[in-house]
Amino acid sequence: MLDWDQLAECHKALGDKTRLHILSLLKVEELCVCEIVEVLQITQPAVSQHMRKLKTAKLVRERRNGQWIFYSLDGSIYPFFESIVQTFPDVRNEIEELKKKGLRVLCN
Amino acid sequence: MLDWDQLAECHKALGDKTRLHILSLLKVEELCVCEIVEVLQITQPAVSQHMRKLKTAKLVRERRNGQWIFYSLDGSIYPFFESIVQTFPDVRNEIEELKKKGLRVLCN
DNA sequence: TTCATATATAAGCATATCCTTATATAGCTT
DNA sequence: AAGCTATATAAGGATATGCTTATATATGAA
Repeated sequence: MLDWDQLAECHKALGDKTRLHILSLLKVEELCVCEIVEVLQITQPAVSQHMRKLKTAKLVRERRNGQWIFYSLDGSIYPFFESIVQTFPDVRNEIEELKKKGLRVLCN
Repeated sequence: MLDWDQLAECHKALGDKTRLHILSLLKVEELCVCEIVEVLQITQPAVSQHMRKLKTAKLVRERRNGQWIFYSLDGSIYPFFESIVQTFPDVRNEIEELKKKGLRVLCN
C-alpha cells in the first residue's frame, strides 16, 4: 500500500509546471533528455534534475540506448495515475515541431 | 478545461503530508479548524494556512456555522479526484479518538 | 458594549525548490 | 587512447514553502 510519504512525493513531483510539461510529452512517446531540452528550451541540467525527481517518484522509467537515455511514462504503482494522465494538455504538436526540425533524428 | 497552472496548483496542494492528512480526515467527515488542530497537534494558524491552500486549489469548500467554519472535500473540478481520494490512508480511528475525548462536541 | 472563542492574517525564520554555470561520468567513434 | 556527445552531479543564488508567535477580524454570549 501507498503511505503518506510516497503519496506526497508523487504529488510533489506532479506539482510543477515544467514536470507536467515533460510528462505530457512522454504521454505522446518515449523521449531522451536532449529532445526534452529542445522542446522546453531550458538547460540540460535542469531537465536532468527534473527527470531524477520523476524517477524517484516512480512516475517514469528509463532505458539506456547507447549514449542516450530514453524516458517513458510509468505510474503503475499509483492507482490514480491513468486518470491523471488523461488530464494532461495535448502536446502532440510540440513533438511534431521537433520532428520537423529534424532533431529527433539525432537520437535514432 | 484544466490548464497547467491549475493542475500544478492542485498537485502542489496535494504534495504535502500534513495536507494529505487533513484531506484524509475530511474524507471521513466535514470538520472545523479546531478539530483538525486537535487531531494534528499543530498550531491553529498552521491549519488555517493549509486550509487556505486547499481552498485556493479548489480541493475543499467551506461553510460557516456561527463562529465555526466547516471544511469538506470537494475536488469536483478535477476528473481524477475520486481516484486519488481512494488512495488516502484510513483515519477513521483518529476521528473516533477525537469523539472519545469529547472535543467534537464543542463545535456542535 | 464588553468579553470569550474561532478563525485569519502578518512577520520572521529555517528549509526546500528550481534554476543557472561549471564539472564529472559514460558511451561512442576514430 | 583521444575526442566527441549525452547525461549526471555539484555548487550557489533567488524564490517558495511550512512552521512559529503575535495580532487582527468575526461571531456569539452576557
